[in-house]
Amino acid sequence: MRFSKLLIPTSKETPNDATLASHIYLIRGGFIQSVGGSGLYNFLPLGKRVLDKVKQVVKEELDRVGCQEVSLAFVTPASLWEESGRYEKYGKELLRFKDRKENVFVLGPTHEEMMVNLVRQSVKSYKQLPLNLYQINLKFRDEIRPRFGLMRGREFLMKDGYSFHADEADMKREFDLMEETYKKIFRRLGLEFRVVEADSGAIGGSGSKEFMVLADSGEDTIVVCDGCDYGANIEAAVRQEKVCDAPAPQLGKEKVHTPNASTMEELAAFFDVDPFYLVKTVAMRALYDEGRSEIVLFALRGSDALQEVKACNAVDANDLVEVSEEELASAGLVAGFMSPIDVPEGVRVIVDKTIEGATDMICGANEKEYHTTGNTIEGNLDYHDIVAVQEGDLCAKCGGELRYTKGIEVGHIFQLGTRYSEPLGATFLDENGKSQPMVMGTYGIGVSRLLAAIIEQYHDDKGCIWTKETTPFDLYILVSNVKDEAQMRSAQKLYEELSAEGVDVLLDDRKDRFGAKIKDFELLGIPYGVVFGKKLSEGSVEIIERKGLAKEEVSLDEIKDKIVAKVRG
RNA sequence: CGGAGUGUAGCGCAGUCUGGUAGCGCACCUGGUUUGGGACCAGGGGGUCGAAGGUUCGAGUCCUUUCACUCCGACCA
Repeated sequence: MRFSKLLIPTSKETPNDATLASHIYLIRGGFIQSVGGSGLYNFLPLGKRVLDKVKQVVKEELDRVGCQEVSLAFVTPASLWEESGRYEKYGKELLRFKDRKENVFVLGPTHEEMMVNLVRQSVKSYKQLPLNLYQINLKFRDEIRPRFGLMRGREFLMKDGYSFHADEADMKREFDLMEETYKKIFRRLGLEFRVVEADSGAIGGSGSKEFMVLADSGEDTIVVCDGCDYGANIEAAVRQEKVCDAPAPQLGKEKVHTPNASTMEELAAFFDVDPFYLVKTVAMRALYDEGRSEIVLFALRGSDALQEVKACNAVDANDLVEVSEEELASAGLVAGFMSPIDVPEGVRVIVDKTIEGATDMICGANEKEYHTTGNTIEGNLDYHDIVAVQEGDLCAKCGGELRYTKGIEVGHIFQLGTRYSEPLGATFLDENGKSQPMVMGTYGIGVSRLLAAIIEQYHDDKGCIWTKETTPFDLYILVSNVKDEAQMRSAQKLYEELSAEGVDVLLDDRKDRFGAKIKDFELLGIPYGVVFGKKLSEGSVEIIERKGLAKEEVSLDEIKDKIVAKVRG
C-alpha cells in the first residue's frame, strides 16, 4: 500500500501522559489514538493491521486443536450475573446500566455467564461433550486507574474461551492442551514468556496458570527459581518453610511493659531477638457482599510480610482495606500491640500456617505498651498460607534460590470446575441418564494488551520493532526523493513485483525528505526497509534491517529475491 | 476512595499573581525553493479560554459551584 494514501499520523511529540515505551511508540507511530484520555483508544489502520495479525495467530492455533469460535452479545442482562452470584462480587469494575424499561444490564468484563447460558440452552447430553468455545471480542472493565495505553485500558480486546466437560479428568486434559496451545501462540508471536502458578481472583476456581511476558515494565511481580522451572505470581507463590539460626528467646510466659516498641524493628531491638520469634499482627477490614464488612487480624512471623491476595482469599472476602486507628480502638484493639491471642469478642483471626505450634513467640498483649512473651501458637485457630515469598527464600520444589522478576500478564487459564455450571444450571445427562453439572475450564488471552507487550519486549530508542508474525507490513520501501523519476519508477516496480509474490509492502511515496521518512521507518518498526536513493544511479539500493539497523547494499537485479528470502525465512 | 496537580487551536504550552483587542511552537492550507537523517521563504485558516453562576464599564485572569482529566498508592487479559 502507498503511505501517501494511508492514514498513518506519526508524530515527533511524545504524549505527555505516556511513560511506557509501548504507549509512546504506539501513539507516535499512529497505530492507536487516545479517545479523550480515560483508557479508551481507537485503532487506526496500522494498529488494526497488527491487531488482526495477532488475532489470526490466536485463532489459527485454537482452531487447530478443536476450539470453535462464536461471538457473544456484548451487552449482558444483569440477571445472569445475579444467577452466578458475581453481580455483587465483581465490584465497581463492572459497568452497570439500565435500558429505557429500567432493566439492568452490564458490559461484560469476561463472559462465563453468557457462555454458560449459551451452552445450557443447547447442550443436554454427554454425547455433545467436550466442547471448547471461544470468542475474540471487546471487554469492558471500569478500571480504577486506567494507564499505560493499551496495557491497562478500560475497553480492550480479549480472547476468552470456555470448555465444558463430563468430568474433572477430561477438563484437566483440556487444561493441559490449552497450556500447550498458548505456549505455541506466544512462541509464534515471538515473545519471551514464562508460565507461572497464579491466584484465581474474581473468576474463581482452583488450579490456574498465568502466561507472563518478561519485561521490566510489567505490573506483576513474579517469583522464579534459578534452579528449576518453578515460577509463580507473588500472589500465589510458595516457598520452603524458613528456619532461623538465631536462638529463640529464653523468656517465660510474662507480660512485659514495652513503651515505644510498636514496630517489628523496635520490638526486635527491645527484646534483642530475631524478628522470626515475633508475631506480626496486621489488621484489615474485609469487605463482603451487600456492604457487609468485618475487622480481621492476620498473624504471621515478624520476619515475614503479609500477602494481601492470599489474605483476602483466606477470609473469602471481596476486598481488604486498611483500618484506621479509631476503628481499631472501637473494636478494642491497639495498633502496635495487637495479638492473635485473647482477642476482643467479634474480631476474626487468621494465623499463618508456618507458626502453627510455634513456641517462645512474643506477641502484643492487646493492651497499650504491653507485649507478652513465651507464647505458643496452638489451639483451634484458623490457619492459612498468608505470607509473601521474598527474594532469597528457597524453592519448595528444588531448594534453589527464588528471585523476583516483572511480567506482563497476557494469558490466564483456569480450572473452573462447577463454579458457574452449578448456580447457572448447566447440566447434562450422563451415560446413566443422571443429571450432572458440566465441569468447566476458562482460558483468556489479552489480545490488545499483546500489542503493548510485544513493543515492551521489542523496541529501541527510535521506535517499535515488530516480530515477523505481528508486523503490519513485511517491507517498507523508502523513496528518498519522489520527484526523481528513476527512483520512483524502480521503487514502484519492486513494489508491484513483491506484492504479486504475496509480500505485504508499504511504499513510502510521500513528498517529504529522506530524514523524515527514515525516522518514520524506525518509528513504525517494520522488520525490513529498502531505500531507493543516491546509489540507484550505480544500480544499487540499500536494505535496512530494523532490528539493529544494519545496512546492506544490494544490486537492483538481486533485490527482489533477497527480500523474498528474508521475509519468508 | 486518599493525597498532589492540570483544564487556553488537532498536539505541546505561555498568558492568570497585577482584569483592558487571546498568543507561541509543532501540525494544517496556498505558492515557490529544497531532496540521504524530522528543510527554508512568503502568505493563510483554525478558539464558546472545561462548564454554570457571580463581581465589574469590561473576566482567560477575581469569587462561588461543578465537571473532566493527569500523576503517586489498593484491581486485572
